[in-house]
Amino acid sequence: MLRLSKKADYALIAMNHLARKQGSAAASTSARDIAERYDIPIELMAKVLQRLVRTGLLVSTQGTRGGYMLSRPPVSISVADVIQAIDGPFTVTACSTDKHDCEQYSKCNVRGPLWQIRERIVATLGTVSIAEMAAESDSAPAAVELAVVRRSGMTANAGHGPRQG
Amino acid sequence: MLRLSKKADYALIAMNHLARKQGSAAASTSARDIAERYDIPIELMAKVLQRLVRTGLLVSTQGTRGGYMLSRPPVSISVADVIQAIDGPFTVTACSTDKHDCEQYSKCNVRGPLWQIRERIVATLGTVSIAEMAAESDSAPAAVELAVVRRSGMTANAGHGPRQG
DNA sequence: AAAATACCGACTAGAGAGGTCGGACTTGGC
DNA sequence: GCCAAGTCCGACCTCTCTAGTCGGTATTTT
Repeated sequence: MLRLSKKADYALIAMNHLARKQGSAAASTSARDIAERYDIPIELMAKVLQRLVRTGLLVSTQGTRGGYMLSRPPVSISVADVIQAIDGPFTVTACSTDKHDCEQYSKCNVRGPLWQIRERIVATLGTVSIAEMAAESDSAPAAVELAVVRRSGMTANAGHGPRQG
Repeated sequence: MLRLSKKADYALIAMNHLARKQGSAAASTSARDIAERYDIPIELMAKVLQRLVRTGLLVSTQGTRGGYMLSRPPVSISVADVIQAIDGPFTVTACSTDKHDCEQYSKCNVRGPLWQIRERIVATLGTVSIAEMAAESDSAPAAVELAVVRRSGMTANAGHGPRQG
């Protein structure tokens, strides 16, 4: 269903939060602060933040009054960066990452087209920066939903609920 | 990791296969034929095809020498149609489908922006038809991969392997 | 030294995906 | 009319992966 993991969600929330704090006096925020503000388990939030440090998106300060802050200006960090830091590289199909992950490699007839689609999705996520996210969520949090709902028409009748899961 | 399920993969493979058969003398193909050609478990392939029938993308003929064929011309069936028929509606985040799936609904600061991203992805998948897929996979199966590999650079250094899983 | 924080790995529970089985219904041939 | 082949359908099992937890260590401030 093309869903991203909850850890990636948390990562985006944290990055968004830190992006807004950026530039203020106390730019460094502790894992506990963020976790409590958004009702996220502290340990899990910490784990996510640590991974973001390891991938270079955040820098951390240890010890009392330590915390996390962005390593780069938010305009230079894309949504794709954050998601891939947590969930690993995008793999639309099983054979997206490596060459021979699936048995059907030689017989598969959709590999090429799906690669193109994957690239378009990556490009989409790559063009949205954390700064844009922070700005959008700050200014117009509710208007966005209403704007996109009326675009949800599909080509065929797949919209009334395949009823699975 | 934003991956689509294997059933959706199989569905695309089958649709692609049927799209090429379209117009030939024996347009109807049995589940076993497709399954054996692509090394997919027969029962699973049948299950996927049946679901495609239920959602109206395929029509089936019962009995001996029965099988499946497209219900519409392949140009009018999008990749999004096929995926949603199998995996249900796209849900980039937990709160993509309904309003209050997640606890953090009121506090979430990334909901609006993620909705926009979701819509872009859906639009991307909606613009690619099965006919295009069939044409691409037929003409240039290998050239596509090489073209996209050199675009895989990230903004930060997240490319050397977050090493998770 | 004590408190607060980041850091790290291992572990568990639950959900969901992938895959399998058995049976009912339909069609074609004898 | 009967049997074989094939589709159709729902229930079931199994295994992976995700979300979340726990314990311990290192580092800095007070």
